[in-house]
Amino acid sequence: MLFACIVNDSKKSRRVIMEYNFNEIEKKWQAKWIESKAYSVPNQSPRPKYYVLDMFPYPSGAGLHVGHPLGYIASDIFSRYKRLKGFNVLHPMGYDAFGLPAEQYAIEHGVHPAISTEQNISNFRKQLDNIGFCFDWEREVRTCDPKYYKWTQWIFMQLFSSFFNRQKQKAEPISELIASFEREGNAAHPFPNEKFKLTVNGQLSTANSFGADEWLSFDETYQQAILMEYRLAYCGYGEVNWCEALGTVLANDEVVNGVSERGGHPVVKKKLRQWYLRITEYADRLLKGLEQIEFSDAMKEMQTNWIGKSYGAEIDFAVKSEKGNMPSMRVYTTRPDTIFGVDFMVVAPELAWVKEVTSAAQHDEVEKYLDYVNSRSERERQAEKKITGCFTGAYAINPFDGREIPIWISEYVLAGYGTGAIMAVPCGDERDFKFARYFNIPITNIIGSFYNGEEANPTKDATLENSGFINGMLMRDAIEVVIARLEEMGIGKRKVNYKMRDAAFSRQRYWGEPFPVQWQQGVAHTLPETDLPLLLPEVESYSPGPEGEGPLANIPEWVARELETNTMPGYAGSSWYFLRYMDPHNENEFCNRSVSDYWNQVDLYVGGTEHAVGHLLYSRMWTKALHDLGHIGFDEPFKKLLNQGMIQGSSRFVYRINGTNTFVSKGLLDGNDEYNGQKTDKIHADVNFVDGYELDIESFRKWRNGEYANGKFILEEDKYLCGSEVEKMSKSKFNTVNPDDLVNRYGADTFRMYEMFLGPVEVSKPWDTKGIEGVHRFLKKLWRLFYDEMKGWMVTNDAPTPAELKVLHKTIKKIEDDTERFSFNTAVSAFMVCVNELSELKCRKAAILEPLVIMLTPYAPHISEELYVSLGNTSSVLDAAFPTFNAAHIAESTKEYPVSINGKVRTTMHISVDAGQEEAEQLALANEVVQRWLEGKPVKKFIFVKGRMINIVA
RNA sequence: GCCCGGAUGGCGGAAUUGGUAGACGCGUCAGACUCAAAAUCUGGUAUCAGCAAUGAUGUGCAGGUUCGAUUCCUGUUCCGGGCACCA
Repeated sequence: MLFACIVNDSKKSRRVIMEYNFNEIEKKWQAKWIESKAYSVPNQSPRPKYYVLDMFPYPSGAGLHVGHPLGYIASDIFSRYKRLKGFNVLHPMGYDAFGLPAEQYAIEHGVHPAISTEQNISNFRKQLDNIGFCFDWEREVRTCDPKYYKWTQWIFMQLFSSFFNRQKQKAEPISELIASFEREGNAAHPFPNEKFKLTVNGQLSTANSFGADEWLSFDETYQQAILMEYRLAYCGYGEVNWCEALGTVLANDEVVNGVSERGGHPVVKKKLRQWYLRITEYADRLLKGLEQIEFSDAMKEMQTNWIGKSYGAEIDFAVKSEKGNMPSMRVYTTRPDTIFGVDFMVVAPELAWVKEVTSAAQHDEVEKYLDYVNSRSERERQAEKKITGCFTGAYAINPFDGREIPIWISEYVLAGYGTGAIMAVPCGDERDFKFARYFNIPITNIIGSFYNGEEANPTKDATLENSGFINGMLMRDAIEVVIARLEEMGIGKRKVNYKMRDAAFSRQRYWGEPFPVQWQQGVAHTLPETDLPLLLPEVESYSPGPEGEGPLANIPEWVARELETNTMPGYAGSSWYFLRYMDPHNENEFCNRSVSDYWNQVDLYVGGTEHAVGHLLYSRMWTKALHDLGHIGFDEPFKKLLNQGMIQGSSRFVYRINGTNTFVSKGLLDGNDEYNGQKTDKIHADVNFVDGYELDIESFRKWRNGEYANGKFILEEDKYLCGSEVEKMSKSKFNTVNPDDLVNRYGADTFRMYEMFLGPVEVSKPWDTKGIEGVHRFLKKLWRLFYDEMKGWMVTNDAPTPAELKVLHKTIKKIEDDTERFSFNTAVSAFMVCVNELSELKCRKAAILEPLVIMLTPYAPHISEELYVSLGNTSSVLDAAFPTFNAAHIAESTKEYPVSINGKVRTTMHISVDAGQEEAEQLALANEVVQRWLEGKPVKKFIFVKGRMINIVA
């Protein structure tokens, strides 16, 4: 084999090529890749499939900073690696393009969201292309594209037209439910919401079951209202998180600490007509599914906590009120074993029956308390957790010992969870304990010495005392006994509860998918499929419509057609996009079944942890529903999830003396950032003109239209040194580093490898540009290994020596292992070691270099292509096979000896020795130590490394 | 408050199953090349003592298990993340 000489005649370009001209190389190969459609992926292949997916970005106006590509680079490396391993790899990219920022921008600047989104996307694309990703761009999806959201609307219609069959634990067409109602009423399928009561003759009844005859007697409108109670996507009135500033409702996961996740605006509870997804029906399957998928433990725990499954019982207590006969009150508890320790009851203030049981004497106080609760915002409730409450004057009766238990109301009990009422056991529950202490309610001790009178003890291991028929029993055993007795008495039953609520699915905004829903006399009907997509209409203004409705309510034609004026939330499009990538141009189906059967689950999903309880739960639910309805063949979307850490910004500060234009170097300030007793302002300086900590004063003067042009600088050692802090990377903090600049300066390959070299992908860390030189030097060194400045390309066809083979095969093994376990930083190190060793050996043999170049391809694809061609290959390195390592070259011979320690034989010792030249030495050493053991001579210390003994100390 | 995760040189980090702690890179020091600088190359670089060979100490802190612990166990401090009245 010979190497192709691409050295040009002109001296200039000869120099350029000699010096690893990454700019030229990268442009050249990127153009070739496009021309040859190198990354186009077929939907059929004799090769096994592998699906690598990135969480697609929201195309914001700010563009990419160095934090964004971290996950993309990791997934790109893994995709290329899998390709080289012989897989047909699907690695697509697209845009999550519906959302609030584009709409806010439209409100402020009057630019149509479609236009600003389009601009942002083309900017993103340019930035992504610079880095040399192997995305199959023919499969690009955009959630705001009508060709895409046609199918988001279609899936919505599937959810609308199905219900969750609890007996079979799966979604089924609503027609099955109707057939069942016509046959036997709702006996087999009770209302998902247990609190739902039928309305008979215009009166709310106490019944929540109906027979076939009744069903048939209901008019169409009422039948539809009942069906709505079952649909997987349904419309109803409910308390929602309303954000006035954003003019829309938010899902629970979009509210953080009582304010909106986006923008931090206040959020209040409001009763509104809303669309929901009945995700609660999937709670159990979402929980069970976690067992078969590879998410990090932290991620699984977050989802588990969010679902919040708990096992317990509902117990009915008779109520004694001065008003006479009262229906019993129902509480939910996970600890029925503590029933003899109940000293008071607490009811959520919102419950209507509170007023009914309140005694005359307590009436005013209760009213006062209810007013107080109403005046407290969600945020206040969360911020200051005061102990508050009020006695109602009524009592509940303990069914086992007849004790009268005072009924209180307090805001610490939530109306929305369980029955909205609890039995309080102060000796066992911290909140109940504090409440009892605060209001001087006597505390019954049922756990003997486990309770110290100072704090509650939630143990299950105590032996019960003062507990009637369960006296002397272990608490954890008593749980079942009590439930059995309650069921026997017909006043209680086993009950599982979930913290998770149904997901709010509508937004009063413009820039989202319109619902394919038309209202007729208050009944929602989906549009015929042939009318899809229901296009988002043009509007004149993006401001909200009347009565908390969205901008679509301002369009007369829209309203006249009685079309739904809400739009879908951001997570609608992202809940299924991984399916569309498989079959992105299909105009007849959301995704052809045989295609989705081929690609199946996403094998590796890469993205941040911030979507733990939002996107990742929703897309899991959609997948399960689509699977139940027979549209796809798997019910978990993502087999393995890799969470990349955040890259933080390392901000730089300059210090200006108050009221002056004088800047003082950081080292001259005291601990309070004061200079000779004068206070200073701490001002962000753009990190791009700070070298380490040293400010480039000239650039700083020119910054911000010369705002600081006349600044004076008090220097230390002729330098102005900045202060620093790690903060979130953001434009406003002037700590963003643009990948484009780095790619221009060092090349995409250096940039890619450096991002990986920073540390484990999963870990968050501040960005530091300094180290990039080291990786760049490595690539230059690699280049020089092939290219001698004086003699040109220097690759021979000589046979490699054992030492060279050992370097190669050691590296293959290491890179393969590291890549498989996503340890990209150590893999990059291994490349560096390999090239150092080969340089030392002056190894320029094609037999060694060629596999090295192929191995390098996932990490640095451009230089790999260039070198591969220079090695005389006509095909692309992208089509090569990842080298396999030859164990023989790095194998060791092993001998087995019995080893005794302290006089007794403890184990057999595998003593391995290098196949290399030190063999005799190693063996001698091994023999010596074993001999000593056998002779009983003391050896102070012997040292093994991976089963190989390397030293003894006599 | 509860639940996870982490703590290793001046810095980022490595040590995959309990086996020479500090790979690799940055920074830094010295040297080579150069009139000089840059670039490049070579060597040193955990700490303390010593000219050196070498010795002692060393993975947040205190203990434990083990022939041997960054790794396992118990306690503790600090940092990061998640959840937060879910009965």
